[in-house]
Amino acid sequence: MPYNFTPIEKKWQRYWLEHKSFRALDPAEAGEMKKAYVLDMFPYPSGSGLHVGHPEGYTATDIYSRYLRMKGFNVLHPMGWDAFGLPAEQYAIKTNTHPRETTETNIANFRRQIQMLGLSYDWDREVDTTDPEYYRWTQWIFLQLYNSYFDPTQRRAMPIGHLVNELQNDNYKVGPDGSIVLNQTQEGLEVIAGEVGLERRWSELSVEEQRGVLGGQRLAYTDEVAVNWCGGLGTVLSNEEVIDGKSEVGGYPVERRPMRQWMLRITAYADRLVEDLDLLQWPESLKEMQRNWIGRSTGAEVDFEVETGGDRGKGTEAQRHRGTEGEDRGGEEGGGEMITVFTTRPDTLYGATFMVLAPEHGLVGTLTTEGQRVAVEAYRAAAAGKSERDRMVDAKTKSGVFTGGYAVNPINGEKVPVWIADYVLMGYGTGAIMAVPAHDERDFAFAKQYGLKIVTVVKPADREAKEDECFADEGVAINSPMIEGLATAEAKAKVIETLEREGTGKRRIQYKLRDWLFSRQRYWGEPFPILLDSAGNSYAIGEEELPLRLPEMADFKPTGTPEPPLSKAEDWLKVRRDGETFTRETNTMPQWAGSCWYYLRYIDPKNTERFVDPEKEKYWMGGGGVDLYVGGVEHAVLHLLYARFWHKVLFDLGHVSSPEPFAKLVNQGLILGEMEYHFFEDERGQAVSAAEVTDVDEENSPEFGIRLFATHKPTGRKIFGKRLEEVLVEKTKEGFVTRANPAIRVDARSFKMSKSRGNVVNPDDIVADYGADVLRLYEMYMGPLEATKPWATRDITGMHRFIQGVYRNLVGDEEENRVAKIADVATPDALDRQLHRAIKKVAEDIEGLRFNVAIAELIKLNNELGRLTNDGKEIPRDFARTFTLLLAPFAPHLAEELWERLEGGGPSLARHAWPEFDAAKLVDSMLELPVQVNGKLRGKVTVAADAGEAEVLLAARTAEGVPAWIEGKEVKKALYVPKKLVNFVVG
RNA sequence: GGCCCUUUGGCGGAAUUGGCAGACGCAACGGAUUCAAAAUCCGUCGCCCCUAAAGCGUGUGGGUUCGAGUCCCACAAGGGCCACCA
Repeated sequence: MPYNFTPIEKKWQRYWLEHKSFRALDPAEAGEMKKAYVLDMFPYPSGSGLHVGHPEGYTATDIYSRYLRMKGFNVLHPMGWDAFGLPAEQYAIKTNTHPRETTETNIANFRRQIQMLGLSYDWDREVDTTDPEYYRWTQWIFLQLYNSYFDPTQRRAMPIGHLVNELQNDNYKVGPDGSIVLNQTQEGLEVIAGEVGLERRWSELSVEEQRGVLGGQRLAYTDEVAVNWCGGLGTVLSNEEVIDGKSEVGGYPVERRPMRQWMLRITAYADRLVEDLDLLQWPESLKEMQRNWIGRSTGAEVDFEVETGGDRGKGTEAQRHRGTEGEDRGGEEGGGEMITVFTTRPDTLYGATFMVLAPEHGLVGTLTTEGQRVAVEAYRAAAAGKSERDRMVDAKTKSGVFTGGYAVNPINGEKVPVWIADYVLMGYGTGAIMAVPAHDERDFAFAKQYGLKIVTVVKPADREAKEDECFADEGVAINSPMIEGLATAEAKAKVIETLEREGTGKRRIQYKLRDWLFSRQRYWGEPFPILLDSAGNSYAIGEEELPLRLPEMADFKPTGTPEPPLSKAEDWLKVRRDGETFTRETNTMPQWAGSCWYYLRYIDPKNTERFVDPEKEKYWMGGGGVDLYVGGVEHAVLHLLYARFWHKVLFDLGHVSSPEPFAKLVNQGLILGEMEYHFFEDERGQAVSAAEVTDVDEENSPEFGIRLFATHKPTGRKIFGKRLEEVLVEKTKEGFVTRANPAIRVDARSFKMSKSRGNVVNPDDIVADYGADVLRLYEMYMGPLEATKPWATRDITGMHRFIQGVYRNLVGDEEENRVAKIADVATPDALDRQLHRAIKKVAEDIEGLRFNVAIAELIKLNNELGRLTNDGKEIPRDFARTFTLLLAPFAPHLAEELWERLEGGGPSLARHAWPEFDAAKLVDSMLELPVQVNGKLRGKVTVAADAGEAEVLLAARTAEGVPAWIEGKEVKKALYVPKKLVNFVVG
């Protein structure tokens, strides 16, 4: 091996750190330099260290950053640690060490591993979410949310103080349930929340009530919500952390129970979060995932009047109304109760033959008749005891109970039975539906189960409706007097219009997105900067009191009850203020909190006055936010949605300058484990020799007989800690077989890397064997950045040979006592043209993040160098210099070493200008064009690049191989695509 | 079940965006060097075929076009996300 990479890589890593080679300049120092903010998703520093998936994204952004620096950009490329979180706490509990200790150890290991890869981070900007100087500002941002409300008329966050002023000025009043409603004397304003009726003035409220009202309007508020309580972890989890009724971490069962929790009002931003996706250069698939997650659907709210047995005037008008409609009925006395439903298909209203309420729905008690009470109560009790998982166990089986009550369909005055069933969710829409069995699969299944009436009111546009089918698509309305024959879209519009006119319904937009459950019953998280009085009202602590530090506790284990561990920190817990005793909020924030804004702290990480300096923020977030953000798809919805939400709140409050945080985002693809080969003994019962098989996988015994398992061994190196015999696999007509024994069939597949499968590759091992440059090149050469691709240790050889070859060609081979001959000679013309094309192509490929093709181009150049070396020729110095600069972003250690030798010392090439290509050298004077006959390649013709069409066609007719195909035939058409090809169409 | 994506040699993947399919790397095969090996170098390498010509060839079937890996329609296989969201 001519190139001894380990000491040289270490040398340059030390050099870069000492010289702060990658320091980003603050706007004041940057002058006219253009800025570029290139960001990685910062890692959770787990105990198992870096995974080969990390270097993939990190190398991509590193190449991009290094390239931009050479292009003269002021590049911000930082790294930090998302270090709060459950695994650290779990580990701490298990080993009885403080999570701070394990976190510090893990961070040190991650930092070592990342620095070993030669990544060009500005280490002066490192952030750690568990550092009080960091989470001080996480708490500060929480206070911004806490002290704001969402104003739907302006569609933005406003300081809560503004709302207090409005209320004191009687611009709004407060409804009986604490919601804020428009003061009816003011026209043109909309309701903020809730219903009209029995409003009171702000001044009529007690202080307690005033606090309650404000609490209900804040962007951060508390609520009694049915949460996912996980006894195994001793905490509640967000819906996203529950998978199939079990905790994502640990797989413990999860049950629903009501608890007081902190919520963030992300639903208020649903529309903006959908709309502003259009501003972003993100993968379309990812935008689609966010849209689906937010789940915006348009439809209508429809009021069904309840019939409680006695005839109370069928078809009477709505007694209550909502919104700005029907102001003349505002004072009327309430008579019958209303069941309000949400539907996306108001055009099917004539087909609503029954109604279904969620078991938890508030009107169930009112509706239930004496005869049904026992059955209804039993069903409700059973539903309440069921976990979310049990409810979903079999979505096809529907269960439910008739309440005995009826309601009136407002469009035709028909009386329909009201049922309760757990397929209707309290948390979506109004918790009640109008069931249209003919046009909804679930309602259809339910109607079949309980023998309920089915009325078809939509038929397919291109055929007649069939008996007993459920047709859920759009079509044409039938059996619907008011909208007969209308297409679904028009029918919807007409029904909504009618409902609105009659005050029995209105247009409504509904979202799947729920408010964000923001509290956790854990120790290792940010404490809330909140005090609670004896009545449970919350108060923000002053900004000057931040950070509110986590108390030092010897015992931070879960209490085993929903009460969080912090409730055991007695000295910390109680606070006396103004003669009153307050209790600190003992919940902590979820792990998402720190990662929601870390990209802003990198901009100004040491600032003790503000979370980020406004001037610096404006500079680095200019142009729509972070210029390039690279990370895995696993964060497609949660992290990216939460961060966008916080950013928008900060934007509304004037703390940041761009409406979106990440202008351009790319997902790196998953790296799968090494290809596994599964060997099958065939029907003839031939034995599989021990040389080919190392391990018998008895669990998977397929129809062929014994299934055997082995791993392809590339070159005798150890894989997965085992030494494996070589198995050569060939493709035959029968499929894949082993070469040694063709009777053995082979199935090749690769799987996700996992500890349990034992196929995890540790970057430390690869760096030790081949060096960081080779690992970087290999990961980039595997395939397109976004693609999922299998790891193949065997293939690393190619990059190893490339790096070694470059060194041999430009420095020499000490072992063979051979020194490369670099001389001030002119580069041969053909090679020079190739070089200039490469300068252009490599630059374009880096900008397009097509690193695999850029590397192929570099390999080609090196192959040319190898040819010169092998022929004993001199290497032109200019070529060597340019080549080294092109190589620098990809293999920075080797490039620095080469540069130092070529230049005889001098500064690092990290900020040396990227080479310019000479446009004149990109075009050839002569072109070799393909000549096709009827679209098939038949020959080639060489012409001058500026030759005219007639000249080219004439030459093409006589080009070798062509005449045989056109002689004696009529040339119907002769096509010349300039500088591309010639095509003759013959009859 | 819904939405989205992918499919090119033995393998990873290229293809200037509708214009010479298979760049570059790995593996394999033949040779040189070597006492031998490693390393290195030269050559072959989609299928069919003794070879050549011809033919066939980008998951399958159809279409648009002078020309399709690329665009359109249908289907199949694999993967991802969501999943009783009215």
